[in-house]
Amino acid sequence: MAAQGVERALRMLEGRWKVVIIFHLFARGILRFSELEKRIPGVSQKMLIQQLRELERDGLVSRTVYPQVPPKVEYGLTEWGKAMCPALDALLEWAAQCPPAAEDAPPEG
Amino acid sequence: MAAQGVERALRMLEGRWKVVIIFHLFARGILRFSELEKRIPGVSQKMLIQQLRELERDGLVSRTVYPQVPPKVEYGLTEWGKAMCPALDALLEWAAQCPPAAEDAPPEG
DNA sequence: CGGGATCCAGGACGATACTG
DNA sequence: CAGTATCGTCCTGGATCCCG
Repeated sequence: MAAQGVERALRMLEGRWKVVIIFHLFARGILRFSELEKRIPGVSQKMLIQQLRELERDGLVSRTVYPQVPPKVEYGLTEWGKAMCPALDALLEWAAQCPPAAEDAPPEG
Repeated sequence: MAAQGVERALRMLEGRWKVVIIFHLFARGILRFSELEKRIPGVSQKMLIQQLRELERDGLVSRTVYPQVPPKVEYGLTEWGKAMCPALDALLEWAAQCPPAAEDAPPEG
C-alpha cells in the first residue's frame, strides 16, 4: 500500500521543531547551532539537538564539525532534504487555501 | 514565516492512522466505519473514531449518518481533503527516491 | 560554543468493557 | 453496526545541571 511511503515521509517531519528547522535551513542554506537557536525562539537546546540528530539520521540534514577551540558546528540540508522542499511547498499552498471556516487559534503574542 | 503554514498542514496529518485513513478514503471514495476498520488491521475503534473526528473537525473528512436501525455511517474526503492528496503524492514520490542508505527496518515476515 | 544526562509533566496511543 | 468510558503505558517535549 502506498500510504506507507507517505507515512514514512511524515514520520521524518514529526516533531515539534523539524519543519521549522528545515524551513530555516532551506531559506539560509547553512546555519550554526546558535544561529538556529536564535531563529527558533521557543526551542530548548535539548529539543533542537534532538530534532537535528533525527533529521541527520534520516538523511535530511548534514552536520559539519569544525575542530576549533570555540566549538563550531554547521547544519545544512542534504540534496535529499532540499528535494523534499517542493513537496512541502505543495502542502503549504494547500494549507493556504483552507476554504472552510476551519479552526486555528492565532496567538496574541 | 511560511513554515507556520506547513506546520499547520502537518498538524492535521499527525496521528498514527490519519494518512492511512485518508489513503483509503482517497482510493475508495466512501467507506463505512466497519469498512475502514477491516482495511486498517492494527487500529482500535477508539483510535479510529478519534482520528476520524479530528479529521472531520479539520475539514478533511465528511461524515454522513443514516438513521437506520442497524447504524450506518459513511466517511469520505471533503473537496479540501481531496485537494491535499496531490501534495501527499509529491511527498510520496520524494520518499520513494530515498537515495541515501537511510534507516528503515524491514520486517522479517 | 555545542552537546550530553537526568528528572518530570502531559498527551497520544492502546486494551477492554459497555451501550443504543 | 457505530460509538462511548475508563484505565494504563510509553513517548514526546521541557527545565535544569554538567562537560569538553
